Amino acid sequence: MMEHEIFRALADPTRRSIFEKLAAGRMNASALRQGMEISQPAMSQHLAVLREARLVREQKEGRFVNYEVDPDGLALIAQWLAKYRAYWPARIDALRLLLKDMDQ
Amino acid sequence: MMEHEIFRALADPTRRSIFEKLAAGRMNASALRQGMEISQPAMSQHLAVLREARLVREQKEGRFVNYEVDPDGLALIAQWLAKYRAYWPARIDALRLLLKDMDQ
DNA sequence: GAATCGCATAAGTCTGTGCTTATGTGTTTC
DNA sequence: GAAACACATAAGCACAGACTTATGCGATTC
Repeated sequence: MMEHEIFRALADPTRRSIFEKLAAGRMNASALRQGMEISQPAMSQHLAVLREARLVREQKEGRFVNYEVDPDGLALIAQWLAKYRAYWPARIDALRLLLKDMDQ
Repeated sequence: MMEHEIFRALADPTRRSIFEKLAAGRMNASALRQGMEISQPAMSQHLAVLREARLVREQKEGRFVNYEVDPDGLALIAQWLAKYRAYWPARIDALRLLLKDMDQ
């Protein structure tokens, strides 16, 4: 189940930080490490987990590997969340406004 | 961070199953165990984790404890997801339709 | 073509966590 | 009020996973 890799990937705070950093723009693994006190292998392993969860994707450029957010993973979370629409609170208005935003 | 408890709670497949079951309607812990091959203490511990993540909430009734989906947890996931709206794919239409659904 | 660089992989260690059995606590039943 | 019930908590165990150091591998630099 794809669902599983996604939630498992996001369960780790370090991986959430990495994902958040990538959301600000594509970056290679070394750049991601800046100000993060994490070893190079650790970063590589975290990126592998995020990649397998389809939360990020890679683009090889020479000896660099640029990573960026993969919309597929986010879409799968949205799908999962949608299953429980019956329980969404009224103040889901934020999400509603958000989608209106995308229309413009 | 609330975010952490939520993703950690959902990282476990058994807990996701429990949550899914509760989404079908409120139920006490014993009813939840039906057809799940899980010990009573294990269920109790899983429910505690889900409760701390605000994904479910309890309602004590006599010697029974009924559990139900807590919209707060779902709202927090929606909020987290909303942070990455810039990366949502075009085919997020499902979500869009969903919200239209709620309007009726 | 040797050295360096960016990254991945291997192997081992240590902590977190999901399970178990055992027991405790409050509620209902008889 | 004793027994049965629904559930929580405690303690211990076994495995998953996040880290480390060491090494490998392709691309670039000189």
